[in-house]
Amino acid sequence: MEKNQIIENLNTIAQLMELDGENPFKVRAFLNAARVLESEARDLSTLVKTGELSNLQGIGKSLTEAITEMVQKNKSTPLMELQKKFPAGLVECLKISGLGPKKLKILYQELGINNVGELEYACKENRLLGLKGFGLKTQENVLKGIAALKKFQGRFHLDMAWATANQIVSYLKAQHKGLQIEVGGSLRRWRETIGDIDLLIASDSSAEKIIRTFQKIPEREAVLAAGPTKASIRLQSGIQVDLRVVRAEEFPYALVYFTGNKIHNTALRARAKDFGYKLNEYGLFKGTKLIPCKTEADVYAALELQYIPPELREGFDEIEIAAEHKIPKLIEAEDIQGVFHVHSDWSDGINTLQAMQQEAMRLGLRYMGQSDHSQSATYAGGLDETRIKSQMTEIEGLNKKAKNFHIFKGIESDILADGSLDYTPKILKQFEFIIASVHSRFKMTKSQMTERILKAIQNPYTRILGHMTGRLLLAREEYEIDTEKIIEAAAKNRVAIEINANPHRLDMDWRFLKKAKAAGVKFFINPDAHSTAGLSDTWLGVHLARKGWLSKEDVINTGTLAVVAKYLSSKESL
DNA sequence: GCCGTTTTCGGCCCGACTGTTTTCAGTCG
Repeated sequence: MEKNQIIENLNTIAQLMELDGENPFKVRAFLNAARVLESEARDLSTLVKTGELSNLQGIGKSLTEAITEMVQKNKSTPLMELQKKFPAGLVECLKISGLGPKKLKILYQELGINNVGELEYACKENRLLGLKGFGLKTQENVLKGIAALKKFQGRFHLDMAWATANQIVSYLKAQHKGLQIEVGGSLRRWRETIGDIDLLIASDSSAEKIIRTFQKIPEREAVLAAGPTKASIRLQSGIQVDLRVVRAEEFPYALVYFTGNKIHNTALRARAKDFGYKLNEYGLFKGTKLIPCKTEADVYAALELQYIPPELREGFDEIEIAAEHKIPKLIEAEDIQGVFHVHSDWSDGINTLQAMQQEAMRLGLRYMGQSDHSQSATYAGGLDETRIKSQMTEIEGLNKKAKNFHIFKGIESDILADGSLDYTPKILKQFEFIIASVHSRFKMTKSQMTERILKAIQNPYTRILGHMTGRLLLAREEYEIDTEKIIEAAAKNRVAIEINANPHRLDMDWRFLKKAKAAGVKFFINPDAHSTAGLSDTWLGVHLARKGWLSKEDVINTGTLAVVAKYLSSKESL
């Protein structure tokens, strides 16, 4: 069984256990194990064989057994046992907002509800009303939840979520002068997709007023909840926005509380407890005495921790490393000096080369690596030999005219099914850099796809591996690859790995960056721009790089023009 | 189910809001 399937099974087991009324801590153990596997780059079957699986934090005897069975026997006894107890469609019902395992179990047992469709029908027949703990409101909310589930798959791209959040922040600030407001949650952690937007506001006296304003935002579709300090709305776009108001002195603690993921926060509270403190959104307390903190950094410092940037608060090992004060200085937006992976109207971009150049200069960049599609990408207007020559001539002309800006001549070459690049060596040689990417034949087996990419990495002309997993967020699954082998090969062959900053890709996955860095891999943060506007996606990529613990030194396009030129030419002699 | 310098049992984070309740359970974050 492949890793993705195993992770999915662990999550399903956890959900079914909840329905079954299992010990919540046992449920958490399964969810935690799924998360651990998600961020483990090493090959699972190897981990099973060597017995290293049980060394992973959070994976003990039972989970080792369960995972081993899935790896070796391609089945899961605990999952099958649970599936006997509940119909398959019931798990889907747990996605309905406002409906949890307890209520759902009652619906299953009392009304024989098997799936979302039957539940919707039962609501419309008013059959929920007679049940203990259910009333008219609950029934209406379930119906609304079903409608929302159908309409919106419930996740949103990072760029859209930030644009929406900024819009709401501006609106609230316009209505309430001098408002202290911050975005929290997964958005502040720059997760690649977002479920909802969390906003945190400091106010000592106008909480209710602010919440009233919030409920009246023009884009709202529905007010889901509203109390004196907390409210939720859903916008017409389908995205949910949660607002929380705290007193000014509580703000730093609340910001910590509403930024870290569950695991990070749990660990932080546990650490507070070790120090004899209690930590919640209102403060850090010793008994009833507040430990005064003005900033988030003060809160971490009070727990003898180095400040942990929001991007890192995912509940991996950041707290242990912060305790040793060994969190590196992360890359920042202004470190970027130029961008690679840029398309123009020579292939499937919408703007001219010159327009792309002008926009890059306007953004304060010093260089740009032009890489239109290669000839196999006929759907994208890939370049044949003649057009390559013409484009190079145009680039040389632009370079002559522009002061302090340089365009590198490159190509995004398709990695063909057999792993070869898309041109003869004679042509490949003419480029200053080559990004090798997979754009077709996604459904190969894991070993075939891995071999294909390994061969491309070993090609002496490849300098950058483009969008490594091929995923399109919320649209297309990644293809199966052996991440560890590819990382090793990239390090060995001095091929940089791209952090594709296009909000639909954000690929390679940030979870593996730290591992790749440790293996000696270097990176490019590339916009994969198909328009002048797309160039600005680069800065999304910077946050993803930060999530992967990368520093300026790890990213090639933080270097000066001279440094990058040298980097690109240094492999020519191979 | 996991974990352990309070170690093999007994913890495992904590509070707001809703809707159903007559004092609280369920859900969510």
